[in-house]
Amino acid sequence: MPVTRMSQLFVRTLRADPADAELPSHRWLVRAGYIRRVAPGVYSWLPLGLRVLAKVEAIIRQEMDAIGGQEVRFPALLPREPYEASGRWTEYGPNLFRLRDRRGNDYLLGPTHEEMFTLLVKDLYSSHKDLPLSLYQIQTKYRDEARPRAGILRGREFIMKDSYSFDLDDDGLQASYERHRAAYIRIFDRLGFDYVIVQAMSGAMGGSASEEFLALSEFGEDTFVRSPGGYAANVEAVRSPAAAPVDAAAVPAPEIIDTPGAGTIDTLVEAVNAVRPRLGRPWTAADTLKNIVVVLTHPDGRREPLVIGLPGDREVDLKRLQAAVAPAEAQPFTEEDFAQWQGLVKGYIGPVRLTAAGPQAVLGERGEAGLRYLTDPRVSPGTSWVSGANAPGQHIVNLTAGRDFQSDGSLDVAEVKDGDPAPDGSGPLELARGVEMGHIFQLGRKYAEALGLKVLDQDGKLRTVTMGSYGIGVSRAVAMVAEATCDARGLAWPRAVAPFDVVIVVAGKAPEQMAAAEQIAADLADQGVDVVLDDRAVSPGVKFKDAEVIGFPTAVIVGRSLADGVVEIRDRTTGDKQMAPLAEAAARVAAVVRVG
RNA sequence: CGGGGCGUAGCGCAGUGGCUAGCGCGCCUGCUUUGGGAGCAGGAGAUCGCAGGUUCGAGUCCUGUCGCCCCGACCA
Repeated sequence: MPVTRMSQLFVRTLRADPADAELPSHRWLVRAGYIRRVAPGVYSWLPLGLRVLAKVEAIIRQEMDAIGGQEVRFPALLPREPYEASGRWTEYGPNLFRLRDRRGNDYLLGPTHEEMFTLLVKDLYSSHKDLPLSLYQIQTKYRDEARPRAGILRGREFIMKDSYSFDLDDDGLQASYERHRAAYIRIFDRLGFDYVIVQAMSGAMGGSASEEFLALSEFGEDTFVRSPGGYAANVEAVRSPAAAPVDAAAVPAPEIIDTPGAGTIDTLVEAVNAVRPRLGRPWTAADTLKNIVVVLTHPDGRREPLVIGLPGDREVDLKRLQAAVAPAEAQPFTEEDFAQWQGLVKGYIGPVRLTAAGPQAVLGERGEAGLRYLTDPRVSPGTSWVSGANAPGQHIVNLTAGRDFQSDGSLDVAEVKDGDPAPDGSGPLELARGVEMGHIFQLGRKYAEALGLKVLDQDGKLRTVTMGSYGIGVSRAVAMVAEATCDARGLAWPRAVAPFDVVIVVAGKAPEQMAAAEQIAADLADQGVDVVLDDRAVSPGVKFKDAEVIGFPTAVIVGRSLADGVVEIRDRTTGDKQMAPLAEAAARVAAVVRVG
């Protein structure tokens, strides 16, 4: 292994923070000469950065190979047809980079490759004897994010490891999924992440079971919850428990009360406590049934108003709503929309209107407005509410779900609050943030069906293959390792992914210092250690600063102590310093590198 | 898409009230210096984002336009 000379290395460290960098990891990766921005969310990898990337990739490859994965590589430039067949040409919307060739044919830059893997296996395999199969690639992906940010943490071009499992039946898929899950645990452990595995929504990917590996970070874009008993889920995937039903017979008949000017939950609570005080305890926002209208835009362009009923002390969580209705998109109901739907009395919307004959449905597919009406799981049969009367200035009390009104189904999109009970009874939930490092899905047969991937089973019958899909953000992992380990002086790589193991700093200009440094570097290189020799003719301060900014795990300083026959060995992360006789220096460093 | 900010040398910035475009870092040359981002001297490097307009004169004022960053929305 050759010794890399700092005087030859293509790197320039910057003294000032780049103006456009916000996150520490982004600042240091740019300042230390690992990456350069080319366009928003598009970065070049310099020699130092590429070395880290290669080490992360190597760890991933080892673990994927260890579970029987076989590496392939697809092009990033892909034809439209497979994505048309799976529906994602449309579903991905503006996030897809689209382009045309000279003949006017549509192409795209691959955002993920389920279709291509499915078609490849379909091309070559046709028997159950060929399964199970796991294929993976480490490849550049493209997504035209509305807002890339934080350097390589969230780019429009990024590197991802994606793998896909192919099995004949559900048990096989489950086994493949578990193997990947175990491999991911080993990968993220080796990368040194503090992470949490959470239940997730499968979202636009389709499929059922899925889990995310979130690296804990205050800058995280994903909010998740966890309980003392071990429950952990992305907020989008949290299922709210149903409220305990009460005996409907014990609840008095619904009754209209006058609540002029009480068009909001706060004013309503005040009004109902004034008009109809309750025995025992006062009415609170949690006793009210708030009805929110949104407009769904379906992939085919169809617009559909939807009314969501939820307890008045909770807001609709837009992320949860978006995840629940995907691939449709949800927007707030506007004044123009209200003008169009005369049946909805803003501020007084409720599921029914009370008539002499009893409650008469307004919302719901059987109601007079004809709008779909979905309710929060807490609005379960037998629960009783204060809700709008669909008339200005009037509300209804004792309105009981199942007895006085019906919904068209359940929609669990209310905000999750700190301290809410975990759905599995494992205690109160705590909210925290993380960055999605990996995501594993049991896709099932969505893509195999759409693209016709079938094999003959033992009985000679065609069976649709079932698939799993597993991703790791490789370039994002580089950013997150940097983020988790950097300090006020610069990057501080864990040994597993550092661009070099050791830097040898020649602190003085005495020829014997350079000679000794050359010797140590050569000894280390012979033992397979990645070593940089800082042979530059600059002042020692510059070399010390650069070594810290770049983040070499170990530095050997050959300076004036050489006169006493010793050199200094420093650990970047712990700050430990020790002196070593020149003759033992290489052996000591090599031992540290191997242990680390 | 909504809100805020910014485009002047490779990087970070200044440019007051309109007249000859500046500073620091980095880079080049020479001499000195060498254990914590050295000193002195000399140098290279800028169509002031772009296009119009006002004016005797525009980096600076006006109009338009393009781009970038941050927050939110959005997003496996």
